[in-house]
Amino acid sequence: MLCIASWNVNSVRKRMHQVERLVDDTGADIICLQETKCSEAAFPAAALAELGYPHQAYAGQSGYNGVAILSKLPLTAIQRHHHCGRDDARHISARVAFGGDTVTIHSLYVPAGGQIPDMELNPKFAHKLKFVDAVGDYFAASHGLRDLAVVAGDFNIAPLPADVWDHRKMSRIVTHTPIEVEALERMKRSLYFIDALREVVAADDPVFTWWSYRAADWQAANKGRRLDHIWVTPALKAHIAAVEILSDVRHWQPPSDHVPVVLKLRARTALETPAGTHHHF
DNA sequence: ATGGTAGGACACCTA
Repeated sequence: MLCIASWNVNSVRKRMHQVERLVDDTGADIICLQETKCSEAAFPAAALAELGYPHQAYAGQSGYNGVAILSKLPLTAIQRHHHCGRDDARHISARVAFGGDTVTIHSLYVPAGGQIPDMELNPKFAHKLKFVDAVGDYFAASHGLRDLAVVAGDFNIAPLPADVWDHRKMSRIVTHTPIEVEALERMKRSLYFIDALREVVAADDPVFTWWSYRAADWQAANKGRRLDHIWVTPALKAHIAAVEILSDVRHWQPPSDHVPVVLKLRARTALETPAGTHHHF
């Protein structure tokens, strides 16, 4: 079994105790982080290695953004990706061994997009939509349709009506507007990705991964959104063993406003060969 | 229609 957790920590340095608790609770083989909010020099690499993750890929900038992949298993082909001509630390990938093959893990942090859902009035919103299209183009160009790949992260878009607390109200709010949902759908079609959580939770069952800091009582109000996702390529669909949103983590003090999503992939057996590979005896 | 909170770096931006 390969266990992959993804979490927008909102500052990795502020959240080290909670990362340790996540490790204790899940024993994840791989942890994808977003919004680490520190430069590479300030990244707590030694402390995370001490927690059992000596293999690390991370990109950061002081104060904003920042993504990482922490692994118990060796990482190869570490790549930092830039989109839309910016050097924001929003996308990093690495490969890890998986049942005689390798799976590419992507940790992705999509721009939030500001407050106003209008491309003309709000450059942040325009950038968000361009970024999502650029990531889709990148996936289509860099992977084959039979590749094993996992894309985990804060996509900052809640695509389904049941991914927000009120579909009608939220349709005019950035993260759930039709134009963002369409952009995310295009990104998803780039490699015919599978939304892992919705493989195990019905499409009309409300589930959230984010609750605003600004609510007096986030749990009582429960005005959440599902902004964090783990997608897998079709070749991995049959290997999904479990997918879980760790909602309790929102109580861990001091909390991130996001909670982790965890995917367990059943190991490929020796009998399985990559689809399309023909053996001649 | 507005303001509510958090994190980081440096007076104000990001989410």
